[in-house]
Amino acid sequence: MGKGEHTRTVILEAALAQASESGFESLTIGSLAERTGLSKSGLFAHFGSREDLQCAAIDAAAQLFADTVMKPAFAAPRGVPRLWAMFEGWLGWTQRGGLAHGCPIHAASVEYDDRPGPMRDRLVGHYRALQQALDKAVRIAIDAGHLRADLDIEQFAFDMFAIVLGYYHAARLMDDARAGERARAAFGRLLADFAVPGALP
Amino acid sequence: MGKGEHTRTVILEAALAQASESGFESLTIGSLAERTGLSKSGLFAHFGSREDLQCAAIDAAAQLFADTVMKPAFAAPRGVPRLWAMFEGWLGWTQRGGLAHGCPIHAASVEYDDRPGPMRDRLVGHYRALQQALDKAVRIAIDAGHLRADLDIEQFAFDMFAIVLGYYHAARLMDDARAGERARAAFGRLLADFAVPGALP
DNA sequence: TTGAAAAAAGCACGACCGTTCGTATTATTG
DNA sequence: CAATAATACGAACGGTCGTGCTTTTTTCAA
Repeated sequence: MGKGEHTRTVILEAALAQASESGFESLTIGSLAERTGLSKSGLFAHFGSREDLQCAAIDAAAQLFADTVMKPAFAAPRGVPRLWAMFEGWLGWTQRGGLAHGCPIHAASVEYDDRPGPMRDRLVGHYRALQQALDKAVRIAIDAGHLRADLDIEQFAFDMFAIVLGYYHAARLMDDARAGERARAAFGRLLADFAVPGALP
Repeated sequence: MGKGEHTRTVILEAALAQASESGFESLTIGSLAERTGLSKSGLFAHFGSREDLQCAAIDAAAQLFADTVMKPAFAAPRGVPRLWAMFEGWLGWTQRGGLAHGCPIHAASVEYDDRPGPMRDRLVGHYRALQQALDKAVRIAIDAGHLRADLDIEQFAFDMFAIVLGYYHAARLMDDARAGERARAAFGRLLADFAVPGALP
């Protein structure tokens, strides 16, 4: 890895840490330069513009999520255990991924949900990819006989995703120590409602 | 209403419109001055600081939510119908409240979930008030015999809130036309799981 | 070791930020 | 109408923003 490439990685790591704290709109050239010890112009030279930096940062966040949550989950046994692995990995994945604060992708999804542009487009793309991976895991759980064949996969994904969002809200803004417990109960109810009776212990 | 009070209301209306679009961190003195036709200094004089303006705006948002969603819902028949009224009123309440875009309170809850200060404190307070109103409505539904007496009220509130968050995500970022349908299905499943059999048609 | 290429720094720019101050305009009251 | 208070304005302040340019330093290969 050349020096420039290494520096770029360092910058993106700092950008992820900051986005985890305060979102992507807080990613300014000046603050990032200070964080990394670079000069403004030196840092700026690695990206054509601030927007390019933000885009690179959100791509890095999506990659980190995939590596931290999805990849390990697909190593779990197929079916419902894998869905649980995904869910558990999802809750508080930022800690495991080395980010001290919130989920930067979630922050971005609120910041850009009404602001057309490359950031929004990228974000939607990453979510669609996540959706597909989730769909796949659910389909496998159906094929494995764990979940009912008449399950509406999109509805299941909606419900599961909603629980994670509820967890973020409760755990972070409301400082609810029982957020994880609540989220697991909700996901358990979701699975129970669509489980094939007797298929799992 | 004196002139100053009227102007202050106009400013806060503009602030809410802007926060609905781009969050509370986008509330700058300059942009708001342009939006209202006031000068920067003229606008600034109505609030001691930008932070005070933001706080006043989020209080106004909470008030608008209460007037638009909670108050009408408490006019609905007690029990599950009232819970449905709350839920329906909640989805897309910003339109009914005169805000063209997203829920400003939701935007704020992501912007300030990791930033201590008066904004976060106020936000948490408003959510606690909402939580209490919701708890009350659920308790009434239990007393009315619509929902099971062993229902965990906090868990119910978590689940219901999560569904709304899932709706926001699907409807706004993902432009999912079926978001409302999905949310209603999820809430219907929540109610069905805790309904007293035969208590409702 | 030297020389080309890459990387980082230095500096300057116009724009906008929140805020302050003094002044002018407008409302309200006696 | 006059006096006074409320309201709004214009200009300016020190800072930070993103972004160009030029120069210096570092890296890496011949």
